[in-house]
Amino acid sequence: MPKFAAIRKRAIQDLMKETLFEATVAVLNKRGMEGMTMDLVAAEAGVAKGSLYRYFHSKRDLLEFVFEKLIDPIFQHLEEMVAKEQPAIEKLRKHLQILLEHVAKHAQVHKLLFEDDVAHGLLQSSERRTFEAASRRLAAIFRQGISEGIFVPGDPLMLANMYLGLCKGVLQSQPDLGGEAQREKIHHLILGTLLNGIASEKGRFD
Amino acid sequence: MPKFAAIRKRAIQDLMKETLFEATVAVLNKRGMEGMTMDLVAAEAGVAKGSLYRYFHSKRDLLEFVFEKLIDPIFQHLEEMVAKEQPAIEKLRKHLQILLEHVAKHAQVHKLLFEDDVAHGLLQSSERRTFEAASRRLAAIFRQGISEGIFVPGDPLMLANMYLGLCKGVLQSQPDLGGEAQREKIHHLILGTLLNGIASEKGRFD
Amino acid sequence: MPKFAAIRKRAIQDLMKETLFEATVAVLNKRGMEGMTMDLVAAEAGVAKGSLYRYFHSKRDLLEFVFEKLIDPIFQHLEEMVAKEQPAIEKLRKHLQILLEHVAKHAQVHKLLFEDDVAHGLLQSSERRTFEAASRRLAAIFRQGISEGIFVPGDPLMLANMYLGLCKGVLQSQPDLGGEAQREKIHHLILGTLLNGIASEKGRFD
Amino acid sequence: MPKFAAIRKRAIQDLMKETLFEATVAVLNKRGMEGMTMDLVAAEAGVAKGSLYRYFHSKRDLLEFVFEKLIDPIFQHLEEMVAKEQPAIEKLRKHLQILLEHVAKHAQVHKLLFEDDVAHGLLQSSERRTFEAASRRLAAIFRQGISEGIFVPGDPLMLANMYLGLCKGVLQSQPDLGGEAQREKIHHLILGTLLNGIASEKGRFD
DNA sequence: AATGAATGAGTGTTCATTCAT
DNA sequence: GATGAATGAACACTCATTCAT
Repeated sequence: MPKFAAIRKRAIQDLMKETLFEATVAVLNKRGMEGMTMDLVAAEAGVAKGSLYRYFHSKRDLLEFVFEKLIDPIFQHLEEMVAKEQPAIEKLRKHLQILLEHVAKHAQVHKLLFEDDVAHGLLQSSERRTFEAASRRLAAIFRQGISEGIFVPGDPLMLANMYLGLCKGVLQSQPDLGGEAQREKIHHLILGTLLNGIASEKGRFD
Repeated sequence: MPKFAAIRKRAIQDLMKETLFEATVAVLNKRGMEGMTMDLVAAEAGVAKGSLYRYFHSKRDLLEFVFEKLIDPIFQHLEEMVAKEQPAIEKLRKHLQILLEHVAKHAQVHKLLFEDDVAHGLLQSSERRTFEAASRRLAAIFRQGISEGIFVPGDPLMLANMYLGLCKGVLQSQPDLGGEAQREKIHHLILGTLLNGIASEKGRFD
Repeated sequence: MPKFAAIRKRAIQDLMKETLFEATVAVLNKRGMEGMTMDLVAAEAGVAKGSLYRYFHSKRDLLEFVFEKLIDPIFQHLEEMVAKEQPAIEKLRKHLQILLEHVAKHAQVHKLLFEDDVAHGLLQSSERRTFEAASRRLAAIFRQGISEGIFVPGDPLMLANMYLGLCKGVLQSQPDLGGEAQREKIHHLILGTLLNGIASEKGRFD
Repeated sequence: MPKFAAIRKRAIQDLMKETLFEATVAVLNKRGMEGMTMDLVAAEAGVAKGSLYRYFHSKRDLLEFVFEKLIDPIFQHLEEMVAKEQPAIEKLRKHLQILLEHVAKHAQVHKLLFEDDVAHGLLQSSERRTFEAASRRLAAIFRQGISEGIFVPGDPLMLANMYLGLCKGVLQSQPDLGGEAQREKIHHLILGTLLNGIASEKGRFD
C-alpha cells in the first residue's frame, strides 16, 4: 500500500472512531447506560450498525474506548503532574482543578461515572483498571507529600482513595460547577477538608 | 385455617424469601448486576423460575427486597441515633462503628453497594430513596454538630455526602475488617480524617 | 358405599360444579375470554386452584361445561319443540321467543357467544358441536315448514343457518331486550324479515 | 442510495411482508387464533423470530396488517359502491357479488373471519373498527333503498347487520363457491331471502 | 377431599453480533 | 468498505397443570 493511502486510511479510521465516540456519549446522555444500544449509536452516528463492528469488536470495546477517552485527559494530566518537580500540595491542587473543570465540561457523562454507577459494572476490565491506575498515580503524590512532611504518615493508596471518595461525595450533591468561582469554592471545600484532616502542623492549610 | 398451620405457613414463606435473598446475593456476587437474571436466581436457589414470582411480583420487587434487607439495619440504627439525646460526635462515632460492623459481616455484598456500585442504577426508586434518606439523617447529625460548635459551619447535606464518600473511599481499598482491632483502626482513620478537617478549634480531635 | 353417602356426594359435586360455573361466568364477564385464568376462577369461587381439577380435568373441560350449560336451555327447548305436534311456524316463533329471553337474561355472556366470538376458538369441540346440533334441530323445523308448504323449498340446514345468522346480525346491534315489549319488537323484526324479506311491494325481487 | 437499489429494497420488503402474511394465515388456519404465536409464524415463514420484528413492531401490528389486507379489497369496493349514482338494489347486488368472489378466492382465510370468528376478539382496535365502518357503509345503501321506496322502512344499520348476518349464516354452511354458477346461486339465495323472505304465498307473515 | 406451593414450557420482545450483497 | 437484514440466544413474566401435605 502506498504510504499516502495508509495515512489517509488511518485518518479516516480515527475520524470514524471520533464520530462513534461522540454518538455514544450522546446516546448515553439521552438514554443512560441501560438504553445504550448499538442500534441507537449507529443511528446517532448516521452509519450502519454493521459498520460499528469494523471499528470496535464488541459493545464492550466501544464502551471501553469511550470511557477511556473521557478519563484520559485527567489521567494524562495526572501522569504529567507526578513527573513534575513541585510540591505535592501543588500537584494535588492542580489535579483537583483539572478534575473539576473536566466534570463541569462533561457534566452529564460524569453522572454516569460518578453517580449512576451502572457504568462500572460493564467496565470492570477497562474502567476499573483505569481508575486503579489513577489511584496509583495519586498515591505517588501523597507519598511525596508524606515524605515532604506536609501529610501525616499513612498508606498513600488509602489516602488517594479517601481523596477520590471525598470528591465523589461532593459531586454526588451535584453542585453547580458552571463558573470558575463556583469551581473555586468546591475546590476550596474539598482541599480544605482533606488537608485540615491529614496535614501535620507544618503543612497546616490556612 | 388453624392458627398453627398459619404460623407454619408464614415461617415457610419467610424461609423461602430468605433462600431467594441469599440466592440473589450469590448471583449478584458471581455475575454482577447485569448478569443477575431471574433464571440464574431460580437455579441458584434450586427452585423453578415460576416460583420466584409467587414471592416477588417482579424482578424489581426482588431487588428492592434484597437491597432493603441489606441496608435496613444501618438505616434503622441511624434513625435511632438521630433521635437520641447525645453529642453529634458520639452519634457519628456510633454510626461509623455500626457501619463497619455491618460491612464486615456482609463483606461480599457490600462490594455491590459500596464498590461495584452497579446496583444503584437499577434501584433508582427504592435504593436511591433509601440512600438519600440516609444522607438526610446523617445531615441532621452534622447540623447538630455545627450548632454544638464542634464542626465548622457548612452545608450539612454536603458534609454527610463527604463523610459517606470518605467511607466509600476507604472501603474501596478493601481493608481487613475481620477483627475488632482492625475495625477500630479504620474507624480511627475515617473519623480522624473527617474531624481534623471539619472540626473547629474548639472541637479539635485529639 | 352406602347409598345415602353416594347421593350426598353426588349432590355436593353438583353443587361445586354449579359454583364453579357461576364463578367462570363472572370471570368471563369481568375479564373476557383472554383474561379467564384458572386462578381467577378459583379465587372468584373461593376455592383452591387445585380443587378445580377435581371437578374438571382441564380448562377446556370447564369451559365446555360452562358453555354447554349456557346453551343447553335453548337446546333443550329446541328438542321439545321439534318433537311437538304443531305448525313449524309456531315452533319457530316459540324458539325465537325463548332465544331472546335467554339472551336478555345472560346478556353479557352472550356477548361472548354471539359477538366477541373469541370463545369459539377454544370451543371447537364442544361448542361447535352444540351449535351444529342446534342447527340440525332447527333444520328439522324448516323441513317441516317446507313440507307444510309455508316455506319456499330449499336446503333446510341452509335455512337454519340463515335464520341463526339473521339473529346474530340483529343481536350484533346490541338492541335493548330488557322488557317484554322490546323483545316482542325484535321478535317481529327477525321473523318478519325472515319470512317476508325487506323488500317493499315496489321492490319485490323476481 | 441509487434509485434502483431503493426500489429493489422496497420490493424485497414487500415480498417479506407478503411471506409473513401468508405464514400468519397458514398458522391461523392450522392452529386458530389461540395457537397463533410469533414462534410458529417465524417457523412457518422459515425466518428467525427476531426477523418478524423488523417488519412488524408487535404481534398486534402483524395481525392488523393481515386482517386489513384480507378485508381491504371488499371495504374499498364498498366505498366506491356507496359513492356511485345507481339504485340501492344494484349496489347491493354488486357488493354481494364482490363479496362472494372474495370469499371464494380466500376460502380458508374467510373461515377465520366469517366462521371461526375468533379473530375478532384480538382485533378490537382495527378489525372491529373496520367491520363497523363496513356496516355503516352498507347502512348508507339501505338508507338509500328505503328512500327509493324499494325497502320497507327500518333502521338502516340494523338492516346492514341483518344482511351481513345472513351472509355469514349462508357461508357457515361452507357452500361451494368455486364456479361462477355456484356463486350466482348463492347470490340469488341471499338476495332473494333478504328481499322476499322465505315464506311461500301461503305462509306470508302478517 | 382440599389446599396452594411448585413447576416449567411457553409468551412476546430485545439486541449484540454476523454475513450476504 | 459499507450496508442493514437476518439471526438466535436471552430476557422478564404467565399460567395450566401437578403433587406433597
